[in-house]
Amino acid sequence: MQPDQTRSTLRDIARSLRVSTATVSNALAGKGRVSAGVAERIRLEAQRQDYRPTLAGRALRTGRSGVVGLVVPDLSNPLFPRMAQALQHSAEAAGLGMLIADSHGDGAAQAGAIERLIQRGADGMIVIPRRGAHVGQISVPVVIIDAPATAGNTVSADHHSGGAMAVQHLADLGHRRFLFIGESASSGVQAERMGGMTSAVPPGAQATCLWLDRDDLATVAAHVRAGITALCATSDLVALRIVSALHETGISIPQDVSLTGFDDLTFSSVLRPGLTTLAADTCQIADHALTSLRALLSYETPPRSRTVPMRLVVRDSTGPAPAHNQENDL
Amino acid sequence: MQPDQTRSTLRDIARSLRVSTATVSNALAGKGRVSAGVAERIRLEAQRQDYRPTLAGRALRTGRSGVVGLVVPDLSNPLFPRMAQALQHSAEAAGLGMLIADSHGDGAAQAGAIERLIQRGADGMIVIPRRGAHVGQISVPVVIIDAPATAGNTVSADHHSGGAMAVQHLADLGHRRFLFIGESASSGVQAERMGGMTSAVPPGAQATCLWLDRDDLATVAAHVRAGITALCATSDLVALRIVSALHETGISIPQDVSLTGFDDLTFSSVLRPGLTTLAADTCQIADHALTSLRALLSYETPPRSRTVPMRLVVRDSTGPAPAHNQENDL
DNA sequence: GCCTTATGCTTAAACGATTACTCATAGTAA
DNA sequence: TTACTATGAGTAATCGTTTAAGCATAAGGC
Repeated sequence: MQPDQTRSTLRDIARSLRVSTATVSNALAGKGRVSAGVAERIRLEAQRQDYRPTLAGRALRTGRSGVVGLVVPDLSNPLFPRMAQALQHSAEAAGLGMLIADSHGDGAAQAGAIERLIQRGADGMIVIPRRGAHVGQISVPVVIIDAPATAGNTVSADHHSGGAMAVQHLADLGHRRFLFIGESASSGVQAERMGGMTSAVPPGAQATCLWLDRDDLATVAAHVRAGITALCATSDLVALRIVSALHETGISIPQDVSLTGFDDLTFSSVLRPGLTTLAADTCQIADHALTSLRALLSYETPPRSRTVPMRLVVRDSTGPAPAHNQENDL
Repeated sequence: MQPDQTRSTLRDIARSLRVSTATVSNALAGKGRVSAGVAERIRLEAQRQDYRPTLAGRALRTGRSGVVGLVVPDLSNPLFPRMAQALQHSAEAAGLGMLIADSHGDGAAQAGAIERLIQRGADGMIVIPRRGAHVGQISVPVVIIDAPATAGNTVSADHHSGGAMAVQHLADLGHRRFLFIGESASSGVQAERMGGMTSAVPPGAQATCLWLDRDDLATVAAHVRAGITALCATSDLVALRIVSALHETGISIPQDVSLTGFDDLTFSSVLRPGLTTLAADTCQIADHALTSLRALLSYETPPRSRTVPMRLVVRDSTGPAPAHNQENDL
């Protein structure tokens, strides 16, 4: 393709066609005043030479790099990569590149990661903040993906109504005694999920909350023996721990107790019984994040903050409430 | 920090100190001939103005962006994010940024992703190739992370000896009848793992291979009933499927049968019993990948291809061979 | 026929950093 | 004293792109 080592530039095209580089630039950008004929010849020649603009030159002149930064708290958490993937896709569709950094460590690391990305020329930034870490003042447009309650949040899954959907699903199956299990209340996301669950408990039904950073996982089995028929975990990982723990007690899912998770992690469909869970529509979230960011980048009115509904994925870990408990309803 | 909106440039520093931009550039880069006194004053002024070089300008002049591209087959596969994270860390330590792209889809998508990253100015590239997809001719230095057998491979985990370690561990526990279970033989990585397992089967012991894309998962239980006491899966996800399948049959781990996985995915430690597995040292692999890439970028002699040993993580899914089978040894 | 406007293209100046040269001065050697 | 070298700067070109401004020529209005 390229007989000479160096890539073709605007000048190469201009020289071949005996026009000025300005005209070539205008023709390819569709701006300025260029006759249709010349424009067409320029496009052809550009294609023939396999011309691709040097982003550095453009960036220097325009002050925009066409690259956005993505800061994720921890790539090793199985939830974020999916988000990263969706965001990368959306960015690509918008013609933007994506520089990545993980804010491994504390809030200071997050600030450092943001700083580095800006210095590398990121035009804007997408941040999934660390638990409890604030995103400080940033000199470029920023979009935040987090729980809706977070200050500055731009888009997030509707964790609250997700929790409600889980409970509703179980209530529809006849369950009336719930146990909600979270990992840590300090996570805004988990707190919202738990709140959503609580809000959907039908009148007359009972519900208890458990946080694993305070309470013991072993008490779950005791609760089940005491009549609880529905377990809602704030994440699939927590659900998996419950599955494993219940295993040793002889309590079986979903015959004795139903279980729901959150996030639809990879293993959740592989597990037996398949885990009923709530999946975030990562594509939609990513799309909205990028739409917002692009609006900010072009000084349009920033779109309003938004929550994207979650989707209930019903598998085998939820089933009808055991008969001897259903009679409680009557 | 910045009273005026625009960031400080070499010219700003030069004007403040009444020197030329060349001197400022030289002083900050430690090149050229600048007296110690002036250099120090320049450094101070740069710090005072919070000067950070505009990468676009530098990139345009030097032809290097200081950014490397990372192409991963699928971010949603739980193994790659850890690799990506480690690579990002190593890149950062080397002062390099990381542009990411996933080659979601087929080999053509992979080529497209590489192409886009190059166009965005990546100086070099790290590629974790798709199954069976070749990395074609690339116009920038490239480092490949894959199975050692892959052409052009630069660094990889030692999948072969990892498989051998799994079998050795089980042999030490007295096991003599093995079943190796993989997902698809078309994966070079899985094939190597399986090969390593086979190579380590002790004399007099038996081993059978199973590929889930051909054989039925349900036959595993039958094998166990027929006297197999050790199961080796080529990945934790396969192992999880086995755990789930055995569950329903009443066969218990590790009392009746031992099981090993590969990759040490997040859930593997959460599972009960905790999964004995082989973990890749992602940090070491990442380090070597970046060292190689940097050598290539500076036209040094490219370091030789290398494999990094895997680490056996012993948890509860492996135990002594059941007594009634051990007597087979005698 | 003259003034105005539109069209199609060129000129040239940025953007910010790097770097090959140039050049004056001072120091040293003969 | 003369010649030569080392030192410490400055000058200016360059990377590739964009874009404001300029300048012909042609077209249209009166």
